[in-house]
Parts: sequence; structure tokens; C-alpha cells
Amino acid sequence: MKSPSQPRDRGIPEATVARLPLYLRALHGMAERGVATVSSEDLAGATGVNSAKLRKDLSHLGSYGTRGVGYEVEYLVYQISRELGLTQDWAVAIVGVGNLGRALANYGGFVSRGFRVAALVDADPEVVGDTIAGLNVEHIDDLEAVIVQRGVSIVVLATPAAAAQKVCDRVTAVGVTSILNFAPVVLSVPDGVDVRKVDLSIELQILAFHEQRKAGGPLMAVDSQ
Amino acid sequence: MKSPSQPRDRGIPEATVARLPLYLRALHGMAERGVATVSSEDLAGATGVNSAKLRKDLSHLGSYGTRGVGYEVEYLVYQISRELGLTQDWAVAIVGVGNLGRALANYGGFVSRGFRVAALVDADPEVVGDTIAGLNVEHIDDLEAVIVQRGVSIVVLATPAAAAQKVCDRVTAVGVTSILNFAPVVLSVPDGVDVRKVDLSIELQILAFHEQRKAGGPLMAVDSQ
DNA sequence: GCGACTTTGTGCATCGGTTCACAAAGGGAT
DNA sequence: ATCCCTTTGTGAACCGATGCACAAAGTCGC
Repeated sequence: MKSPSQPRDRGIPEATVARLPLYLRALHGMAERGVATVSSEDLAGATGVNSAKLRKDLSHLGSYGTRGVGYEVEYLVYQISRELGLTQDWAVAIVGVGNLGRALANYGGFVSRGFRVAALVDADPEVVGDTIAGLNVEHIDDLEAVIVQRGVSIVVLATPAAAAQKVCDRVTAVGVTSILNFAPVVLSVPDGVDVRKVDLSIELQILAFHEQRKAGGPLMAVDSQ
Repeated sequence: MKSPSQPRDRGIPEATVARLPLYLRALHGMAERGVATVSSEDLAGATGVNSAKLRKDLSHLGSYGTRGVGYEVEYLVYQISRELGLTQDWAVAIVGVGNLGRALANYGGFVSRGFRVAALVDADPEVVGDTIAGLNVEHIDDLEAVIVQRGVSIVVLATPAAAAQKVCDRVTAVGVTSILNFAPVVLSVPDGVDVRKVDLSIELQILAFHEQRKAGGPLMAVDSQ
């Protein structure tokens, strides 16, 4: 075992953070297949990034590789998990249990990464009281109570656009500072609150733009995962 | 009416393309509320971007503003729509009709932007033949036939991770060059094929990283929609 | 124990994107 | 018709991210 010299830099580039989950996924797969060590070249190949970029990314967490050999898979999995905060248990609440909310509640990718769906909340009396993915759907009136009592720190917004800002205001008021927003609106939040948005129709529009280009001119746009 | 001097630059930055749908959404809202013209300052406020950036973005499509006044809402809606290729009808196929595929099939945001769900495909005999969102679910064996016959040009992958690459290979083989991938795998595709990926668990992991930072050190990360 | 080979970690040049700041352009009032 | 006010469009500095290329570091075979 080597000495943990570097105490981890306190300023990891945003672009690097966004790629760490990608590396982690590939590494999990390798660990399952019994791979013990991996070179930057191989891991880069498995994740579709440049190997120099990968090494620079990993160097931000410290010097965890061995020259001439590569990286120890298990050790790297642990380091990245720790850096991303996945070694702790995160309680997530999903607000809005329409088609999308339901899909998210049942999505396996959350649980397998240290995220626990702790509550489902909706405004529609028709669905309140239903059981989805083993959870009771609660009423929006109890939103604040549910969040505080269950220690929810991340809220997923899967409500209609019109309701999103109001729910956002209410959850930030009780201290939530991380929001994943699926509603097609720009949320305004207090300083210190992180919002990430996923807009399904925006992704399609970007594809349409490139598709149109291909059909039109001789300038072919090429893939970029 | 002004002369359409600039014939539109053939090299719009990727970052700009990614923001155009955002502007378009805000402009649609304004048009509905009867707003005739809008300044870069106002539109920037409504979309959460810097006004200089917004002006530079729009300048890539040509000079469609009037100094001292702003931009004509209707005209800008048309220009952006045209640039993104939304004035034509795009046939989309959704492969994989699990929870997520179902949610996507019912998602209103697609239809309202010129996208038409032309086919639902799945491998599970249990769901093949079902009607979802008014569409008959077809068998994966007919994948190629369905795509060709209906003129599908964009494929949405909502399959399990293990099946995604195979489906991807099959659809690219019959000429599809635009793929929206929800499966947590890195797809390998021929040159000239665009892949955009949406990974729900990656977004949560990025939030968790920042959340952990906030709890730990005095360096507070701030929002960035 | 030594030399050849492999692979990491990083300095440096480059690039795309963001932001500031302002000159140019147009509208409206007088 | 002229002047003032508003707002666009863009030149230029800046910033973060990318990718090349190589020296440093460590392993493995002999």
C-alpha cells in the first residue's frame, strides 16, 4: 500500500467532475469482470475520451496510478466514489409522479449509486396514496415535513412546468440546495443552490439541427457523446 | 420587411446551438402573451444567460435585431425554428418501452416541437401489441422495416444497457444518423452518426459532488443551470 | 542488479467560448 | 431635419479545457 500523499485538490474542474461518473461506470464493469489493473489507454477507450485527458482528470484526485503498470481498479473505484460523495447515502425526493416521475422512481441506476428514493410527492388526489416502486405517494401539502423528516438533500422536479418554480421555492426554503429539474422552465433560486436541468426536447432539437445540416450541405457534423 | 442580407453562417458554435432551444421556448411564451418585440436584456433575463452572449448567439444566424428597439418576437421564433430544422416534421422511433420509454412516448414536449413519435418498438412479447400513447408497440424483429417504411430519422434508445449497442448497430445500418441514448453505455457508431446521451444517474452524481463540497469546506459551489 | 520497456503525470501550445466595453445604427421627440 | 437616447453587433482580452509530446518513475526479464 502506498502513502496517500496528495490530500486531494480542493478545486476540481467542472468538466472533470462531469466525466468521473463515466469512468466510475466503466470501472465497475471491469471490477465485475475481475480486471485488477487498467491503463489510461484502456480506460479511455472504454469511456470514449482521450487518454491524456483521462490522466489529467485522475491526477486532480491525486497520484493513484503506477507508472509502467496503470491504475488499480478497486482502488480507483473507491477514490472516485469518495470524491463524488457516493460513499454516503443520499436521500432523494421525487416531486411529480406523472409518467416521468414514475419512470424515475423505478430507475435502477439511482439505487445502485448510493441514491435512495426517500419520498414521492404529488398534488393530484388521484395518485396520492398509491404505491409506486414500493413507496407511498404523499400529498404536496406535506412537502416540507417530508423533506425535513427524511433528511432529503436532493430534490428531483418532475412536475408540469407551471408548478416547478413554486415547488422549487418551497424546498429551497427548507434548506434543500441541490435540484435536478426535468420541467421545461428556467428556475430562479437563491445563491448557493445548485440546479441541473435535463430537457428531453432540447436534446432532440440539437439532433435535428445536425440532421438538417447533414441533409443540406457537404459539411458533415460528427458524433460527440 | 428588411432585406435578408446575411445568408446565415455555415458554422454555428456548438454551445450556441445548445442554447437556441432555450431561447425558442422563452420566445414562444412571449408570443403567447402577445409581446411583439424583446430586447436582448429581457430575453437574456428570461433564459438565465448573459445578454452579450445572447446577442452573439443570435448574430450567428444573421442580423435580425433593430438597434434601439430589440428583436421582433415572431420573426425570431421563425428564424430560430428554421435554423434548428423544426419547420420540418421529424419522425422519431422509441426503442424500449419500459417505464422510461413509456414516459417519453407520452411526453408532450416532443410533439409541440415538430417531433412525431412514429413508432414504438420492444423485444418483450408481453408488451408487443399493447397500445401506448395511441401507438401500437411493434416487435424488435421488425425494427429495420419500421424505420425505413415510416421514414424515421431519429431513434431514441430507452432499452436496457445490454441491448443498446445491438439496436444502435441495426439502426445505423439502415441509415439512421441521429441517436438519443438513455442507456448507460458508451455507444460506438460509424463516422457521421450523431449520438447524444442523457444519463440520469450522472446528473445526480454531479449534484452529490457539489452537495458534499458545501457540507465539507467553506468553498460554496453556486448554481449553473 | 541492471537495462530496456511501459505508462504515468504534466508543461505548454492551442482552441472554443465567455465577457466586457464601445462604436455604429436606428427610432422618436422636438 | 437634427439631436438624443436606446440597443444592437462585435473587437479584443480573458478563461477554462483539450491534446500533444516528453521527462520522470516504476516494472519485468535476464
